[in-house]
Amino acid sequence: MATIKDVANKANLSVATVSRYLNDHPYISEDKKQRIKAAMEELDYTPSSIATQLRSKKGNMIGILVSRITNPFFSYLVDAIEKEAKKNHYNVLIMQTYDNKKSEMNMLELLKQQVIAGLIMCSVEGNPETIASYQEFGPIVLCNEQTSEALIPTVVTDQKQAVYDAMLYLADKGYQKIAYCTGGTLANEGHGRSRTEGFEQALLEKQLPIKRNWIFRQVHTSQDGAEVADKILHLPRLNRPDAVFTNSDEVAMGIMERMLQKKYQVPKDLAIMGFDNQPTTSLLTVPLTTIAQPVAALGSESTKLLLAKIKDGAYEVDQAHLKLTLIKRKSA
Amino acid sequence: MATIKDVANKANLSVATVSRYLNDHPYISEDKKQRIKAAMEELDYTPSSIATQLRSKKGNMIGILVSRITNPFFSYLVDAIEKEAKKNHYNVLIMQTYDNKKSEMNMLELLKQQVIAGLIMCSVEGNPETIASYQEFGPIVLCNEQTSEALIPTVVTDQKQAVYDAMLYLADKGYQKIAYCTGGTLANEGHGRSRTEGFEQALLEKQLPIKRNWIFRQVHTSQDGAEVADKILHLPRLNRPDAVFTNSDEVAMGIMERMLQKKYQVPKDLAIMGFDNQPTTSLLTVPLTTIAQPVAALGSESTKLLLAKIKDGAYEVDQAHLKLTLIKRKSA
DNA sequence: CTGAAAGCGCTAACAC
DNA sequence: GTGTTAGCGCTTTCAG
Repeated sequence: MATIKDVANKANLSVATVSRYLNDHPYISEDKKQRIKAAMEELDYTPSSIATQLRSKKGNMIGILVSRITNPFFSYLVDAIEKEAKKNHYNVLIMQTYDNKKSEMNMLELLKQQVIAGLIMCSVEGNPETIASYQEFGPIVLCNEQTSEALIPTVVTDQKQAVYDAMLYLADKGYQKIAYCTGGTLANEGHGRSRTEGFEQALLEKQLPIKRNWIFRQVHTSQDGAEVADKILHLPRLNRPDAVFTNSDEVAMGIMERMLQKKYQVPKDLAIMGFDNQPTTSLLTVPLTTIAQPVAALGSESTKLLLAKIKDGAYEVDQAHLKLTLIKRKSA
Repeated sequence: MATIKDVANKANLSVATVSRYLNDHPYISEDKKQRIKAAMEELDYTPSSIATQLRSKKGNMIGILVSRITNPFFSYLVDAIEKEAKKNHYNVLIMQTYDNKKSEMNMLELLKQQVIAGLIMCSVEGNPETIASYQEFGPIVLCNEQTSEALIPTVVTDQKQAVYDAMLYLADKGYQKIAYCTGGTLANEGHGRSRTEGFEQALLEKQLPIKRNWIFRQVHTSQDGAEVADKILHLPRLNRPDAVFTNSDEVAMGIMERMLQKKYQVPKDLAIMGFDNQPTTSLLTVPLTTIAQPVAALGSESTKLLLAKIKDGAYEVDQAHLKLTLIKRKSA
């Protein structure tokens, strides 16, 4: 591998001049520029970004933390972040936490070591104070996540409002007995909580019942969804919900699949609403009514915010593009 | 940020000793080990992997090149690679090519710069010779891709055999008029070509017709699939295929959706076979018969091979785990 | 405009 | 066992 020194020798100049050329320094005479350029090409020279990083403390890599990349929500997020990063000549280092604090700490250490110049956390496991303390080593942005206090810059959507609107949509369609699925325990924090607030507020305002056995907690997979369907079908006919809001398309698909399999009709016997607008939801026999998250905008805004902070600049997040949208299809 | 020098000072030792401690060098007296450890903790010291990399030429990051991470096949691949890498204390740098040669070259440059210690290419755009030439700077492994000549180590499955077996399965079920969808042009290279070979060989052996208007080229999306369905339905009834093999689940779903929508039955009116076994294919009204690729094994074997090469070791790829599987469901 | 020289934080001979 | 020292490839004063 050719080094800057080789280039300098070949061009009969000092390394300093070559370095200046590399960094677009003003005031280099045109002929020397040409000599340097020629030498570089002849030697097939590529500057070592490792050396540059050690010396100048300026890297061009950012970290992305997700819980699992195979979840389409995250892969679309990563897609958006990678695109925006690339546009600004940054590379991305990805780490999956699998809900494990240890990986998160590893990533934070990479920030401390200056391997990454900044970090976008699309998933947070650890203690907010601890995480916030790492900001000393480089900027951190929370993407679609929130800590109780404003310790870390955040890019989020208004999930409460979205669910509130979705409930009003169901109510306006005449549904009166609305069941609710959550991934959490109902009482917990995070977007689970904001969604629940939207649900509760809407039902209260519309004076619709919130019944204990229409609430399903800790449901995550399509398998869980199938079980929810079973539970609903085991309820006495008059006591059954006529619609169900789910916290994810996977769960919604699980419920729908089981209903259809048992020869019930959707939405006639049970309206189903998903969350996420995953790629295949429009391809189902009964296309799924769901809530689309502005994934691309979440990714690009987070990245823009982070890059601004890396350059000590400011960036005003564009909330207008961060709206959730109700996707009305056939299932509800 | 504390440096190795600070630690050495605090522990009243030389940087060399501290460095030895860091690298698990033998022969350091126990008491000094303790002193170093204490000093490190007190200073909250973390070694700079940038400096280590510059000096020792040994990094712990590998690159992954994919065309688009939002394609589930790739996100599952990345998942497997990331897991295996993490197990060996390697981090992953991801880049999407979006079928663009430029990004591929950028990644190759990162290898040249020693930013990454090795590269797994799950997608190749450029000229094989050019790519192969970069092996001078670090190992490269092709994952689920192949170049005409054996220029680069490769981890692949036998797609020809899989499609051959799938066609036999269809034939045994009594299907005689089999249509075929490919993403390419039929004549092109890559796995498209191997699959086509399997298709052709099976039909020849079974003496089944291969008809020009039952072959569909350049189909990629579910939208393309819907169009294929339309084309099939426009054929005179007697001239219609009774089964269709597709190159991807997306296409298969598009075909199925359109058939169902037009009140045709699957598989009665048209049997449909997908490729990839994507997450939601089992949740469709007519669950999709498809071919599952051993994604996790492809990812982990590629990674093991790459890491072995990084350490100048050898690794025998475990072909037994690289089998494609026919997933028999309802659609064919 | 250009060059000499001092490091960035760490490793690896080489001495003792 | 441990310390001294010379760099890895680059940027950046400080002098010309």
